[in-house]
Amino acid sequence: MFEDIEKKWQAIWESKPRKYDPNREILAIDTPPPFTSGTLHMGHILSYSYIDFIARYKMLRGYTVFYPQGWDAQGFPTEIKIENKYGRDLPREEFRQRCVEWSYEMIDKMKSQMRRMGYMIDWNHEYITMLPEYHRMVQESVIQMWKQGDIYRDNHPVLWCPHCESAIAKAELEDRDFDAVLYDIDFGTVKISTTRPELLHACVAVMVHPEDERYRSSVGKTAILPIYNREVPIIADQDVIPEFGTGAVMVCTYGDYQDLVWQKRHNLPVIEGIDKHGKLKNSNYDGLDTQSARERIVEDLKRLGAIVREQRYKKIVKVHDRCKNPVELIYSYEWFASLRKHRDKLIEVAKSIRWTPEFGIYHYIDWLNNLDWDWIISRDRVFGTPLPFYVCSKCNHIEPADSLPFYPERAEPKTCPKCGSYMSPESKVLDVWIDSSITPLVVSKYYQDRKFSEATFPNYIRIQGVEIVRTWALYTIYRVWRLTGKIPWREILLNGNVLAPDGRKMSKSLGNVISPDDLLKEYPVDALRQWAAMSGALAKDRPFSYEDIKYAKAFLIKYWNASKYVLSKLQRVSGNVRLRKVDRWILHRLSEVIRDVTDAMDRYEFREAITTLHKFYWNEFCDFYLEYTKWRFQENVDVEGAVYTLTKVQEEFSKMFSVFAPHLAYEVYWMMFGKEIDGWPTFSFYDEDAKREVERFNREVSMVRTYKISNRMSIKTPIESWKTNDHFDQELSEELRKVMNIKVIV
RNA sequence: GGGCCCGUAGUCGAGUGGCUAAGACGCCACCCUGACAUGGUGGAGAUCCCAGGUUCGAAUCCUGGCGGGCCCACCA
Repeated sequence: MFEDIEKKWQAIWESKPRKYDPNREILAIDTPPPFTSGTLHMGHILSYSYIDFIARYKMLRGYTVFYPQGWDAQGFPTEIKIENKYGRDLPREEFRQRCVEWSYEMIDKMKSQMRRMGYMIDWNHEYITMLPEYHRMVQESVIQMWKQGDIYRDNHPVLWCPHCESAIAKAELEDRDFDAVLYDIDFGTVKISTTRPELLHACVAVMVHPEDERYRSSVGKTAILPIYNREVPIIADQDVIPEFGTGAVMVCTYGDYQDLVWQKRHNLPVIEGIDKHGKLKNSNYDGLDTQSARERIVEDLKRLGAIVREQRYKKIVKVHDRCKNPVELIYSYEWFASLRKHRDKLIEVAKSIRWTPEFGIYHYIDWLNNLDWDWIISRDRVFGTPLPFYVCSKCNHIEPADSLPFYPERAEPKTCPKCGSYMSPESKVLDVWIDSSITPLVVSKYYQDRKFSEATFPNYIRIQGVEIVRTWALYTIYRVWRLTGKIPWREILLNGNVLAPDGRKMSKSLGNVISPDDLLKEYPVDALRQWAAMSGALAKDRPFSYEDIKYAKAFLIKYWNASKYVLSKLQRVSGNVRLRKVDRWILHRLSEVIRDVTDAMDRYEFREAITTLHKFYWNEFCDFYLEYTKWRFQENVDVEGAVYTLTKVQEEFSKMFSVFAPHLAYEVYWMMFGKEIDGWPTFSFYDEDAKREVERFNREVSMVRTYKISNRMSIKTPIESWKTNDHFDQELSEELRKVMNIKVIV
């Protein structure tokens, strides 16, 4: 039953033409383009359901909503898939083509999942980051930022995998335990501890803790490197741990991240110690890899008597997640976007956006305040947007590409206007966050359609995970603000992650992954969507709950059955409508629910909204009101009032419920009124007296029910008399007798 | 070490100054009642993490402690 209804309405929604009048306000939603992995996980379902709730709510409120969907196709995982399938030796263009084909397959799979969820996405406005048109927009934006001085090329330490010969990102690091040896080496005035003696030639200073009594007198003096006999300064720094080793440490460029911090902080010189192949340079051991060099230098140091102590030491080493080889920090030419110089302004800009929940902005501010260096935007990869620049091989002069999209393989050679040398097209590609950080401009057709972008930009809202505030949200705000001088969206809404039912992260190795496809075998789409709403708290991780989705399914069945009851009474409306007190009560409650749900939706409190709807419909409308109408139909008393009230509740409830459970709500509405849901409720009817009286009345009904249960009677079993301590007027006394099958009230 | 979030029945959780601290799952009892047994009705079950403080009044606000989670940094 559910499946037929789902298919029917999905087809109707998709075939509906969407019209956007650029002369009116259009609410544009900046939806996350998922990475094209081929499957949506529960986190996607949560996030995209939130988006759909907002879109449907705003549509029903009468707004024009622009709700497109994009795909973040480019990136490392796809390259690995293709490498595994075709090897590493394909020509660049062919390799990229294979990646494109593979991504299209994945998009098809994910798209059908999204359609199955009933999302009201406008598929006529899809964007994919790997397409030439998208490349063109990205490259245009990058050239503009370069012209503004926001993008520069610089020699800078980067994380480098000597095995793969590529710069890599922090996110690609993995920790691995290594058995190392900690050597204490005599530097004349001080003894230092190190696990990497082979970097001795790249040593530029020795660090000690400022409060370390042992070295207080040495600070400001120099130490002498054995073998090389070079002097380096001894400097005091808070970051040194006096308890570790000798309490003195050599700074090399670069042994690890801490070296980089110290080198920057104390303005130390740089001696490049390792080349791109992982071999030593500028040393007495040039050409050896780090392992062999270490063995050789330890021998040499021992011969000199410079090693005063060695001890076994378990060390955590950062390795490349793909090849498991240790990474190095090396100097390399890379491209950067200058985030840091705009730090204060970026915080100010972010404050003019409405963050839900509010604390989300602290993730942003905190990160921005702790940035050590600018955003490295270049990568040595293939499946990415090429950097649209030429670099002079002699004087490093930069020229932007003349025509976009720009692909280095097909680029015409250039001559440097400065020195006349050959200019080679840059072969690096851009970080994928460069692609995805202009989505508000892409959505608004900023580079294609001025009129449309004026109506849609800044976008109404961005919805995204809290864990990528530091990347996607920050980069988007930064780029869009630098490109247009405006905020990308007026609001940003953050969602959390879905954990496994046991409260841990879902992971394949733990075997606790729950997939939407599996759930949909057992639960209707509208149940899964309600789960998303019930999952509640924004920007907070929450375990997946079978209880919630079971309840959601049970609720759908309840709604369906109650609707059948209402439907069976629908034809009988005629004559004047006289409302009894119970009618006035439920209409009053309906009005309160409309008010409360509207308010909750405006605050994006979906859990509050769906819970209010559930409780009202099941615990008030079904459990009490529906029962109150049965005798009236049997005895033909005030039937018109009952029909009017049942219909009104059903109508307004279905409109609100359609945000969360659109398939069934549209079906029920269609069966009752022969048309589609076309607006948010505006109904309002308040009767405080009826509310107070009937709530007393409900309590009395519960007491009669309790009495019958405790006497092993069925609810419908008649009883002779009932003694009440409360007082009810004639109408409610009659109601009590009829509803509970009592002969006399005393 | 820095930042953020959180601690309420067996479990999950609503509630951010004031009625008897929601609701769901689970548990117990009864009821096939005519929309629904994928149901109905009722019941048991809470030192609201601990200690102070503010207040006429604290689960709620403040301080400290204990415990958990997430992100970031991290020992050469």
